[in-house]
Amino acid sequence: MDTVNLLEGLNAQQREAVTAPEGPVLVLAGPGSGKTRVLTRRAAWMQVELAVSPWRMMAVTFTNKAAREMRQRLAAMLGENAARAMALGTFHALCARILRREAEVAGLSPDYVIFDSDDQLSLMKQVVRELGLDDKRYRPRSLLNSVSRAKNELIPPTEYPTTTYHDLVAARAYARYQELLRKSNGLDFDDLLMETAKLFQADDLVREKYQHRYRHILVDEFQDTNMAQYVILNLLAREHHSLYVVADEDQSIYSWRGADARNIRRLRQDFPELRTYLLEENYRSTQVILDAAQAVIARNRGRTPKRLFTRRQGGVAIRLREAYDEVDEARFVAEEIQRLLRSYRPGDVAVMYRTNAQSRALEESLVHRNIPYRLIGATRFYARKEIKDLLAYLRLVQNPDDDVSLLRAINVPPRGIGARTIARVSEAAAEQGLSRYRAVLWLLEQRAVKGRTYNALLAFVSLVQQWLQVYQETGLDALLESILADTNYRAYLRTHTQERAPRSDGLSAADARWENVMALQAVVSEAADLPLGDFLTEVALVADVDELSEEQDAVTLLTLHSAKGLEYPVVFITGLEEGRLPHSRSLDTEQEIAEERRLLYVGMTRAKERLYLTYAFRRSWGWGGGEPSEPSRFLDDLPAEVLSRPQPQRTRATSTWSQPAWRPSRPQQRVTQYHVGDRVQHAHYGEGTVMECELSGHEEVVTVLFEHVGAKRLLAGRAPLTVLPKH
DNA sequence: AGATACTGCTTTTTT
DNA sequence: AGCAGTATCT
Repeated sequence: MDTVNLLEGLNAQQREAVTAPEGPVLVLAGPGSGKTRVLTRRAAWMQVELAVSPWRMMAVTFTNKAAREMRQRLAAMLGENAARAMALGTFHALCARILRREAEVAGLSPDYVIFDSDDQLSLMKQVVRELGLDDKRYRPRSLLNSVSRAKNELIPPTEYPTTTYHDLVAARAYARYQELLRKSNGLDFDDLLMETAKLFQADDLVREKYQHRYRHILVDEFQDTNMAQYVILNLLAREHHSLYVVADEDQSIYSWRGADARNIRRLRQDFPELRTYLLEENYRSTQVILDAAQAVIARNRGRTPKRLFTRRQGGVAIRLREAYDEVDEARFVAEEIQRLLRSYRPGDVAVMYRTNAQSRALEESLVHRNIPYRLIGATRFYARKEIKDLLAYLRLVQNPDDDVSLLRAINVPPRGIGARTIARVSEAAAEQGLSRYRAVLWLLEQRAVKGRTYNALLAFVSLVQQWLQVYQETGLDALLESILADTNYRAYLRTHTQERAPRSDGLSAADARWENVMALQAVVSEAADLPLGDFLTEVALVADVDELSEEQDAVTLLTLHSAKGLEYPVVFITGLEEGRLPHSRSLDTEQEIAEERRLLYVGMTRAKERLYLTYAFRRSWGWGGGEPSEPSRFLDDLPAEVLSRPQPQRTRATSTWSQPAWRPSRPQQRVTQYHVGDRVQHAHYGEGTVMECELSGHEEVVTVLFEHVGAKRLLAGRAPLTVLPKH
């Protein structure tokens, strides 16, 4: 393998970036500019040209999928061995490995288990109960958010800023949460980063060891690193300054997870000799798509404008489509896909949305037309109840001190250990300072429980001990089989799964769950030679079985967040409504709205050839029925030229760029049931006054100012409204 | 004491 | 749609 090959097919900017002199390097790149490709080539180039040993390199990717792809490319260029020798993976995976190896120095047990977000939530609920907090005022979820933010900033409970009473409570919850987590011998996702950062900060020897081991570091999607990750990078790279980082500020969409685009500035400060390279040529999208995306992102303030360009002049105009509701929207998408399938493969098409809940209508519509699809994320495989149940057993075998898993597994399937008994176990655990599993053993030894309860607890404990033996003697594969057999899990699924509406695939809900179990078993047999701990770590960090199943030729449904780093010839972005995108939870600050805008930008720039944008006039929000919605403000920024929607004749003189390309559909005047000024009574909102009536399609929309809840837009035909007589 | 049936409440995004 | 809390059944 020689240099010519490594630089083959790269443009001048890319070549320059790949062949940058050793030292700190920042590559600022636009979407579709081949930044991951540059990163991969750089790794190869360093090995070939600078004679860097692959053992001395670490490459951090944003997803497992990206890591897998990078490894494949490296294997093709340098051979299997070199590709395998490099440390390559997500931050979390790399940190998990380091912590397992350095557990003792880090003050952890090497048997630790990783707590996923479900486990975190159970634990925090426990904390809220224990501290006697009102779970309405102190929502476990929002407490977890605070904890996560603190951990990402490397702030321990004792240093948690307590300016308000609420913060004080959060600090106490954080402290207790952390205490319980460590007692369970668990680490949550944020701990993986925090503990690694702390380890490198505290222990010079370990830090030097890894500085030497990972002498050259490469990082993809650097704009989405958080403080903890930055500290880790900084500590590792500060000795040799061989840090190669690829970023695009405009694609920073994870600030809610602690990601801080200011890390780019920090990098400049901490490594003054940093060299910066730009990648401005877009190889992915047509001019039309790029123009539209640029118009949307240009509205964000304080960004460094980029000069992105593409040689793919022109292109198919973007379709903007208003649908009546989400069902109509899904129908449009499916019908359009059906038409496109004459010239595209199903795998060429992706449908994106802001929230996972939006996938349902789309799925139904695709199933109805027999269009194959695969769903990314949504109900994550490892988050399904049946899978979590079984993983809880596995985790208990690995680490009996895992209280969350114990609470989950102890009475599933029901084996006569009810709330009362569990309360006694918890009590004993607290009194004796034991984990719950050990408290059960203690209760049994002391004969503190009798009769049926004693037998039930004894039976449970013997099961776990038996399984431990099975695992030690025969391994992972047999362990899962024993668990399934001994718990009679299939029978449990049959009796405890309630059938809902008939499914399109004809399976009963119980059968579908059993299929998931079989899928888990397949995963286990593939990993049968892994130690249980490694298997559980992998499972916790991979998180989606779709990642494991091989790519099939199917339409992809995914959130805008998970679309990052991907590309498709045809992209649909659905649900472009106020409250959806931008999401109603992200309307408070300009920064939040800016991030929502970047999210749309990321979605749009995934498209190579065709882009569809859709919004619904009305969308049901969970189960609350349909409420009218307004088209997203971001649509206002689309220049008329890029849209295919029939436009009113424009005169040459008017600048179409600054004008909204599109106007909300104004209903023509017809008869309305309600009138401005009417006093009305609503079943839930109480009394109010009608402020506005409009007809749209066949529906009448009234805006009512309610005395207690403020203004609401309602569908007159569906809302429980009555007109009150005028006084 | 445990299991089950019913009712009301809440949903962003992910390693 | 799923979960916690409550009421009722075994």
